Amino acid sequence: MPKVGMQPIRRSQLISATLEAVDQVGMGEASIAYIARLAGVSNGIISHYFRDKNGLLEATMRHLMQVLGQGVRRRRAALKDPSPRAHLRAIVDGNFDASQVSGPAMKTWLAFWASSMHHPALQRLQRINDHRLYSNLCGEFRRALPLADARAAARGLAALVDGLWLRGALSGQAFDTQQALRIAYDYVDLQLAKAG
Amino acid sequence: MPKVGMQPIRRSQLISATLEAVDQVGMGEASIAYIARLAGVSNGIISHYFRDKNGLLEATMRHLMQVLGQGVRRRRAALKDPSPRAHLRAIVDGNFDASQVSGPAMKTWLAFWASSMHHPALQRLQRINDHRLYSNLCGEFRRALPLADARAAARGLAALVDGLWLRGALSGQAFDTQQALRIAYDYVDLQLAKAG
Amino acid sequence: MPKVGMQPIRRSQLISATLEAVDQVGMGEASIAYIARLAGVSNGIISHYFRDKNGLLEATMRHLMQVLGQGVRRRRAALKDPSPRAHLRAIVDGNFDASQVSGPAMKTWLAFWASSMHHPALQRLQRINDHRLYSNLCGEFRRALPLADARAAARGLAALVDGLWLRGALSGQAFDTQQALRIAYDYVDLQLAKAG
Amino acid sequence: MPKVGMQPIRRSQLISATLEAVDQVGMGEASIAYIARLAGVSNGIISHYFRDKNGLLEATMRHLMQVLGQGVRRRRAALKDPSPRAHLRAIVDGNFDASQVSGPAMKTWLAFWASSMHHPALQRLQRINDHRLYSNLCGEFRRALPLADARAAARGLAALVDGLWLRGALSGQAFDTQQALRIAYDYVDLQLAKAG
DNA sequence: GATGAATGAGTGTTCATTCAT
DNA sequence: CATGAATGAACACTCATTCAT
Repeated sequence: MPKVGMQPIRRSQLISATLEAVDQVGMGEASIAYIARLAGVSNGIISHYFRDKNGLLEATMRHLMQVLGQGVRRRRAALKDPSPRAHLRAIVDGNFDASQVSGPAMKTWLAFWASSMHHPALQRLQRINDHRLYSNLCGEFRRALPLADARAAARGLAALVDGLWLRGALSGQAFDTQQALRIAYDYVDLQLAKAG
Repeated sequence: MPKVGMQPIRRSQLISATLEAVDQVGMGEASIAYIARLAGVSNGIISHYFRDKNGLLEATMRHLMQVLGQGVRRRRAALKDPSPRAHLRAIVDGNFDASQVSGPAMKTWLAFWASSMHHPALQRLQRINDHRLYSNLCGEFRRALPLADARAAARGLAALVDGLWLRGALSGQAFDTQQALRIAYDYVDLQLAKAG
Repeated sequence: MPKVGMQPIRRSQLISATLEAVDQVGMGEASIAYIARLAGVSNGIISHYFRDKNGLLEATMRHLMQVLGQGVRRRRAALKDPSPRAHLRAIVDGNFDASQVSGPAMKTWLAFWASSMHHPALQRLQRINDHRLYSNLCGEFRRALPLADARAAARGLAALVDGLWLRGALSGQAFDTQQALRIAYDYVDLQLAKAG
Repeated sequence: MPKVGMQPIRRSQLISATLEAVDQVGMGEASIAYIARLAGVSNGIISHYFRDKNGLLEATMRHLMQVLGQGVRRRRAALKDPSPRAHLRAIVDGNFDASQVSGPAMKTWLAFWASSMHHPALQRLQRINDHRLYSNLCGEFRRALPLADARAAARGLAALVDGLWLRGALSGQAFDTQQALRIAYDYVDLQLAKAG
């Protein structure tokens, strides 16, 4: 049943199917046929909307990044306390948002990271994402610490967040958000304590 | 010309070729034909030594884990200072050993992690590895801290080490080992300082 | 915005795009999408005007034949010298008209010839064309030679013209019209000389 | 039933199947699956022996050229009369050999010619072939005529031979070899008569 | 009159695996 | 021990065609 103006609908429909597919069988086995079947459309439609499979994967990764970015921004905008500590906690919170620590999200991010090692287009996206976390953190630490300390703290906290996330993803158990937050908040406080 | 005792030689030859292949083209494109060509042997021989492709991948991951484990053990055995701090630093050092932060090693680990989400055999290996790092760290922190603190510190340090490693791997630049060590040592000291 | 009387315009627009497409990428790769893009119209419109792809190809071949036929007729009508020799030269000239020895024309004719071996509709057209050249030549030779000689001369000259054209097309260089004309004119004179 | 040393057997088997397929359905429809089915082998084997479809087509065209070249050489070697006229007739004969004027051969040559317009590898082969006919003819004409005349005669005869062959191929009827030979021999004699 | 969304069969190609030699 | 011939399913992608709008 062809219609006009289907583009945004189909695109998000296919991106959702891609996330689902990567969650279910992994990126290597998430074939176009599999994704199309999940989306309930024909194989050919994917080329119609995303040129080729890489186009679809790229769009999917971009979508994940947007969701993450929005989660962080929303939390920071809602802050009443403008202190660096509050902002840093909000950034950390955003990275451990329920949307990011679900099984599917973790599997998909991990798959994209591995893929990005050999796909320049994904690599570019992934570095933008990495850099965004670092510079967000660095900006806040800078308000409390000298530049060198701020940079080291930002690098450390970014690594800690990613590492907690990664180990959670690989653990095979439900992500223990409270535990992760406690460890990350502790790091924030230890670093900020260097200020005075 | 059949020879006797070829098994260990062939096996390590094929594991090396697998690492090389994953480094060059990624796990998705590292076909048996590609690996066999790198190793200079015929396609068929892989089933002979490793049942099938998964067998080869599993053996390769096991090999990586052994190298990592040996690096850590060697460093700890060579310590003159038996303090928890020295041991923790040795463990950290082992994880940032040159063999672990090279391009090929990082690409391969990352690929295995992503794969492990959908391959139980790899997942089992990977969890053993994760747990080993945590329990090594926890054992040392325990000598200086109460149990709860030791556990949190071990979880944090394990995550920090993995996170530093991960962000280094994804950065696309040569791994800055000095920087990573500085951040991790700092974390060790901050945690041990809680001992009073 | 629908218009009336678009049919002839659209048809010739699509035929031109087909010639261009066959010239650029060959008949095998000249997909409907490619042709439609060249013509600046939607895919679907082709079925509207030409039933299907074969209909478009057939119409395109018919168009080429018309151009060729007109070129020959025009030259013969313009003759002041009504001799067989003059007419034969005019027919030859028409077959080496600039419109026929251009890269696109040669590629397209060749493609149609090859296709005609397996498409009855094209085959029919192509035989009409072949026969027209032969009977034009035969009619003129007949004015100077006995029937058997006229037929042989017409067959020879038709073959020579097609052969010169074919070898020119395949040579990969610009068509050397002067050389082709010299060789064909020479054949005309050698045959007419048999008249005594 | 895998065997060793199958390469030459399989290669010629697949080339034969390709000729048969092009004859039956044309080059455009001669898919790998179709060819493989004709040969009674699996699809995959074609990549095994010819890298890809183009490799198979190229090998097939090379085969056709070899058969043609051998036919001509054989006839010339068997000549008792060493005159240019005899050699020229032998070359002509070779080009109208039964192997060249059969339906399959004509369809295949025509398909290759059309394809060569857009496939450099085939184009190269085709030009070698064209040039070989011309230079064979030119070499013989040169023994009886001044250079300029010899060149023109060779160009004319090559075109005439190709043209007779082409029109025969497109006629849809069995090739009339006697008629073609008569016309070509006539041309040979008319050109040689210019010698004085 | 014209669009472009949608299909589904078909393409060339790759691949892990098997097995006779 | 080791080869490489062979398979057949799976892959991403293309395409002519249909049809609601």
